[in-house]
Amino acid sequence: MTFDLIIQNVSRYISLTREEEGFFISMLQSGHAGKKTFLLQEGEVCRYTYFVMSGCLRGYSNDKNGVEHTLIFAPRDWWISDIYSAVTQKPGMLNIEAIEDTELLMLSNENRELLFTRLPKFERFFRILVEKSLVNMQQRILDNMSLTAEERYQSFCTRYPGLADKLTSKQIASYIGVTPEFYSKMRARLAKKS
Amino acid sequence: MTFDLIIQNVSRYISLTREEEGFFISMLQSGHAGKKTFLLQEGEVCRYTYFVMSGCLRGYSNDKNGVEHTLIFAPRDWWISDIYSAVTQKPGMLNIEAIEDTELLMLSNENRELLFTRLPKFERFFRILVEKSLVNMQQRILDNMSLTAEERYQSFCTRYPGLADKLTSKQIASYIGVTPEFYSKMRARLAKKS
DNA sequence: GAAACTTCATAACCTAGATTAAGAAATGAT
DNA sequence: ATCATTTCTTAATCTAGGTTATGAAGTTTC
Repeated sequence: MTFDLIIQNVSRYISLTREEEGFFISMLQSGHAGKKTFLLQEGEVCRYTYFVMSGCLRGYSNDKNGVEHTLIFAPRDWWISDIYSAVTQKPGMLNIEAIEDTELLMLSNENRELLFTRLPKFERFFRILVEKSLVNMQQRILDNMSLTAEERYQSFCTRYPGLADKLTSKQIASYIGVTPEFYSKMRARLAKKS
Repeated sequence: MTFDLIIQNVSRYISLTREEEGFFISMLQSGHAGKKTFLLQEGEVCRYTYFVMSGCLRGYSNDKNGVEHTLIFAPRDWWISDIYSAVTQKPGMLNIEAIEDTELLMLSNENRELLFTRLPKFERFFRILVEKSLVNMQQRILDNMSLTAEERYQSFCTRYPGLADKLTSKQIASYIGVTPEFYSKMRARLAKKS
């Protein structure tokens, strides 16, 4: 088990001494999620922040009609959690599912707080991480309000290069915000064009 | 000029000694924005984080067809900035406009960094602030994908109680993501119902 | 390897909301 | 006060995307 990937990830925004790296790593647990298994389900309290070492996760929620809406994909080198639930410690609405066999590192809520106390620079790290995420979500709101389904698909392909191949049509449709039927129609149209 | 409001606001997530309060306050500038004036315009680099003492601001951006889309309203006791621009120091797409005469406190990017260095607990404060904001934006993405325009209007009324009265139809429409014409039709329908 | 399920594609029809247009009401400038 | 500009309403028409339905093609399960 090597921690290079996560150390590199963290080092993008803060710098760590050897000791600090060691302490940070001691706060992590490693985990595995087989394809189609869940790390978190609707109604549960989110106890971990997950970091993806390999594979890919998907965070989505079901609306009142049972339709899935994907909020985020987390391929290698991404962080994911149900922030609402993690922050409030209340049951959330998010499902986090493995799209393929996934290796992870897990930071429990308690260890996250410990980390903040011992190494306050991690407050900075997570602040910056959340800021980036917020910028993405704001852009997505604007995209949803101003782009066509076809343009949102392009936008998805740019944000997650190569991911489209690993996903089912339904999953992609649930991210760009259309029905699978319409997505299928759209693909046929796109194929004809080129 | 009293700083009670902002101190109370900050104290929701971190606690400050008298000295720390003093230092924090010394980092702030006060400002004013007359109705319909801009604190920030598309293409500019965002140099401040704003805190609203009274009045109300609106953050929106124009899409490629010149249509306005409102990302956020900031009434009394709210924070607002163009995070994308503030973080990257690149020109942003956000316009921040005063909906009515507005009194503000302004924290410059430089002073924000100073504050982080001198009082690292402010990293925590802004982390939590941004987390809350992220939770809201995620909910809004789900709302946009699963609710009807009418339901999004209800949702807006709940999130910003009493604000509807201060806004033009166009501004509300640009938040819930419909044209002013459709919003007008919708209101007529709602009025008939009750 | 057949039964059972889920996914995908295609097509006919439907609807929420967009577009266009045009008059009425409000707001602002002189 | 008056003219100009923007905002709001209503209505007719249009369209992106939804719904329903059906069959074909993969997957899972035993």
